[in-house]
Amino acid sequence: MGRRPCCSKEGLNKGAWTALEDKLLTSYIKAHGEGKWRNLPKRAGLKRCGKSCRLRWLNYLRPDIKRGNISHDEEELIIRLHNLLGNRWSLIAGRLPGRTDNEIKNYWNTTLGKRAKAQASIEAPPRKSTHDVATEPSSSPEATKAKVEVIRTRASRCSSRVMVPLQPPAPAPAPATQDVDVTNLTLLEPDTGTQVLDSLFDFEISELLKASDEEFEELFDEAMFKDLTTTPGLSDNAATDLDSLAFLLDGHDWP
DNA sequence: AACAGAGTCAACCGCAGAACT
DNA sequence: GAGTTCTGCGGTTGACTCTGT
Repeated sequence: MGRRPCCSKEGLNKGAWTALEDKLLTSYIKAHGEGKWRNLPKRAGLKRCGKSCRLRWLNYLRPDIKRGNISHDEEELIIRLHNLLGNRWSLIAGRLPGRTDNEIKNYWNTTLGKRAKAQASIEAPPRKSTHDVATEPSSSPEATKAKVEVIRTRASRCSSRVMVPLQPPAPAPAPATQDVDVTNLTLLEPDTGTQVLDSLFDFEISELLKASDEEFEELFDEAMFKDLTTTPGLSDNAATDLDSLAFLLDGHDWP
């Protein structure tokens, strides 16, 4: 079916935003609210793509944006959430008030990612966990590369739908990487997936930070359990077998 | 002072799901 | 149901700044 570009690129400004453009965008959004990004530039008198306006607003102009260095607590939380969620920056950002997904992504790529890599090269691999895949250090560079590739995801929304196995996985010696039989999956209705992941956000940041790694994972599981068991329409076994959800946190088998 | 290389981060790009017609 | 548009996502780029020589 083909796609048209989000807007005509001719005659549009690109690159860094000027103070005047910022002012125009801010005052327009204050007067008319967010949304309708496609038409916004024309109405606001901006020679910008709607997408560009949206990004500028969300990442820079929003009044609730927190400027300045990432604190130690925030850093800690980013690391932990990244361990659990992988490169799902918008979800991670959702737990850090005033921080944007772009900011967190940049911070990870420039600071934390390198640090994790450096640490991985000097440390022996820690205990195995189904949640460690994203940042698990590895002894060989090849293995490290393979792991890193695993967590790379294409841009797709994971908040609208979540796939849950109808049958619990074989109780057997569960390998860290188990194949998911696509024929054995059920789709949760929209919102359910959002609720599952967002349930973690019921906890206070301080509570999450105080927790040990194990406790943190337990809180995460608890949140998922609470959500699954209170969400109508879910099969019992999906709700009671939390291990069956582990693959959601592993880049390997993300459907 | 001048240059090179590394680091940072705002902005862009393409993709894909949701919403609309 | 099919086609189209809107919106939001993660990956990547490139301009700018910082630091070391």
